[in-house]
Order: sequence, then C-alpha cells, then structure tokens
Amino acid sequence: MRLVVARCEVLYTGRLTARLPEAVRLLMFKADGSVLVHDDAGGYRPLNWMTPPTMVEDEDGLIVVRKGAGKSEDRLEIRIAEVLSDVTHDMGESVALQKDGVERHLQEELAARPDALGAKLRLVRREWPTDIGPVDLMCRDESGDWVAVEIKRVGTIDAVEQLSRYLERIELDGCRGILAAQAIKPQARTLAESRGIDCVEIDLAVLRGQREPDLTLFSA
Amino acid sequence: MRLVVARCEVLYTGRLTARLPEAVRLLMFKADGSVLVHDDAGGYRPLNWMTPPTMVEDEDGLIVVRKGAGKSEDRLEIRIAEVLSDVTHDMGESVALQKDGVERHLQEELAARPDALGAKLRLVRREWPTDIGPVDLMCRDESGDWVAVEIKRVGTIDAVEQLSRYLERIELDGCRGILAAQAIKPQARTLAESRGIDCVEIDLAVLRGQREPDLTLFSA
DNA sequence: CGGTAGATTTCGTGA
DNA sequence: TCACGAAGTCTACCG
Repeated sequence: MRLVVARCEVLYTGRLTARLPEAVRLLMFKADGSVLVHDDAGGYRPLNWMTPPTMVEDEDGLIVVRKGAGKSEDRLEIRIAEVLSDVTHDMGESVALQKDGVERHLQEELAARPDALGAKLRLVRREWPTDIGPVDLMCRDESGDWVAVEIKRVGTIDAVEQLSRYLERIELDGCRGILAAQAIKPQARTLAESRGIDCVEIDLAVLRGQREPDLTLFSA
Repeated sequence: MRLVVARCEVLYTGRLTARLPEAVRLLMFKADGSVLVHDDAGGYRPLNWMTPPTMVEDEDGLIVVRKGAGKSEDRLEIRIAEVLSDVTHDMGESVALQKDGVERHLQEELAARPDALGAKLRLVRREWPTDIGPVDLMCRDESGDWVAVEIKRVGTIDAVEQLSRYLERIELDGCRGILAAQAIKPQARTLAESRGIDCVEIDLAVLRGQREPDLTLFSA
C-alpha cells in the first residue's frame, strides 16, 4: 500500500463530474488497484475514489487513474502541488472479516425456530422461489394455511413493498405475510397492517437463548 | 490525521459483532473522530470503522473506540501486536467537493424544459406535495390532463413503486405518470408499462444543449 | 455480464 | 430526533 500525503487538486469524470479544490489530502493506492482520496474529516467515505480494476499512470506531478474504456470511461485526475509524505508498506496477506448478526444469521435462526414469529408455524422451505425473487421463509400455520416471511435487519416501507410483490405473485390461496425484523419503522408497520401483513420484532440474542425475554417486566 | 500501520486484531460490537483476525492493517484516525481500518485490498470500504462522534482511548497496545452509551454502545477494539509505522499529519483546512450531474441537476433542467419529456408539457410546480412525500414535477399536458413526473439517475423497480404510490395518493382525476431517468432498467420499464407509466430516458448533455441529438444517424 | 437485494450501508435534508 | 430518499452508492450472489 502506498500512502501519499500531498496538497493536490482532484478531478473526476465518469458517472458525474466532480472537482476537489486544492488542499492537503491523503492518497491511498492499494495493491489491488483501488485508489482513495481521503480528507482529515468526513467519516468513512473517501472524497474521491476508484474501485478496481484500474490503470494508474503517475508522472511529473500528475496521477491519472482510469477504469473502463470509450464512452463509459471513468477518470480520476490528481494534480499534485506539493508532496508532504510518500511511503509504501508491504502489508502481506489479508485475512477475511468474520461477521455475525447480519440478515442471513437472522434467517438461519428463524428457520430453526419459526415459532419465534408468534404463531405455531412449520417451515416448508427457505428461499422459496417466485418469478421475481425468493421469499425468505415459506411456512404453514396450525390451520395449514401458507405464510410468507420476509426477514430484514430493519423493517422499512421498502420491505413491506417487497413482501407485497411476493404475495401478489404467489400462487397459493390465502397466503398471508409476516415481516420479521430486529427493528420495524412505525410507517412500515402502518403500511403493513393496512395490507394485512403481520409485523414481528426479533431480538437475536433472545432467539438464540443467550438471554431470556425480560420476564421481570410482567412478574413483579 | 494519524496514520498507523500495524499488525493488529480488531473486534467490533454494535449493530453486529465482527472479528478481524490479526494481520497488517492501516489505521486511520481523522481529526473529527472518524476511525477507519483499511486493508491493502478490497476497494473503497474499510474493513472496520466508526463514524463521529467517537471517544478514542489509546494505551499500552490497546485502542478502544466508543460511540453512544448504554445498551446501544458501539465499540471498536484494536489490539496492537506490532507497530510498523505511526505518523501524524496536520492537513489544514478542508474544502468541499463540488459535484455536477446528480438528480437535482436533472430535475432543474427538466423543470426548465419539460417538453424534453416527449409531450408538450407545462410545468405546474416542482416538489408537488402529497401526504407521503413530494412528486418531483407536476405538469399538465396539451389536453390539460395532469402528469406526475418521477426523476431518477437510474430508473429501477423501486422508482416505479415510488411513483405508483404517489399516483395512488394524488387526488387528481386521470393523473398519469412519467418515469424520467438517464438509464432505465428493462424490468423497471416492463413494470412501468404494465401500470400505464411512461418511461423516458434523458441525456443530460443533450438536455443542456451542450451537444445536439445525434442527428447524423438519421440525416445521411 | 446484467439484475436483485443487502449493508455496521453512509449521508443529506426536511419535518 | 426521526424518517425518507439519494449515492459515482459498493458488494455479494445468482442467472
């Protein structure tokens, strides 16, 4: 990884046109061709960047990063006014990040314990296919009726729309829908209820039995 | 900005739990409290990060970054095994990025020339309010009929859904919809047409008159 | 390669 | 503070 701290101006042309006036920035050139221009503020997003695969030309105070070709070429032009630091580090092998708690895990837990959705449900299959995409969980309830379950980390209006599209397409009589999420937005809940879709908030820790539901609230 | 290249392990707990095994990483500490952990590959996104406001404790090979408090605390724990480099740069003032070509510009241009949408339209107002949000452009056509226009850079199924929601709510008889975008996805076009919504692809450069429509194709 | 859905999305804006 | 919509979204997955 090459790290350059320099006073520079950056021009981007591609999906849009952007100009970054001359100031001191951090330029990051990664081994895979990624180029990032960072400021000393502004959170996690670079001011400008280019994702691999790229071609980098660096000569005489002008660095040009290209991607694609012809009409759809992306181009990042870095005009260096003054270099304050320029170091390269060999960072060796990279090791993958291990995540836990994303939607797929939630789906796994709910697939194992669909009763956590509040009704006595029996899982028929995960990723039930429709012509516009898979339903996360397809179940049947006590009465044998079909229940389509959409799982999100955050339940938004979009999630309700997505589940609604599935329900329109599903060729099963009386199939109802459940939106399950760790948090459900009020307006999503309102829209869901107006469409007869049930909402269930899920606590992943409780689901896993790492922690009991807060029964003290009701035992007193 | 403080830049540290170090062999380290990173643990994140917050919205999810993540572990980054020990390897050489770039640690970036920005003046505004942002902390980013970058690898020598993997594009523009940090492996781990925390956005401001944060509190950073750094002592004896253990860096702890905190955000929020109580049950919703986010915590980033960086366990340093070996420091390869540790430098701090004063980067001075930051200057804002200037962008051009985003949706707002598209809306401005179309507001000025609604006839570019393919029918003789007259603009009634931008950001026409409904109870679920504003319609980008509200126009009337030659017959005096109402036309609601949704503008996107890329026209997706979501854009069609959004416009459909507006059309449902608009209390104007016979109001039809137009989806205008620089590019429209085939499946979005299909969904739009099945709902009687017109699709128009817009070339921003042509719209601005910087470049004429490619008439040579038809003049020969 | 295009399309869809997820993301610790982030980030801005308006109510 | 909340909620919504844009983003050069990026990224993984599936056809």
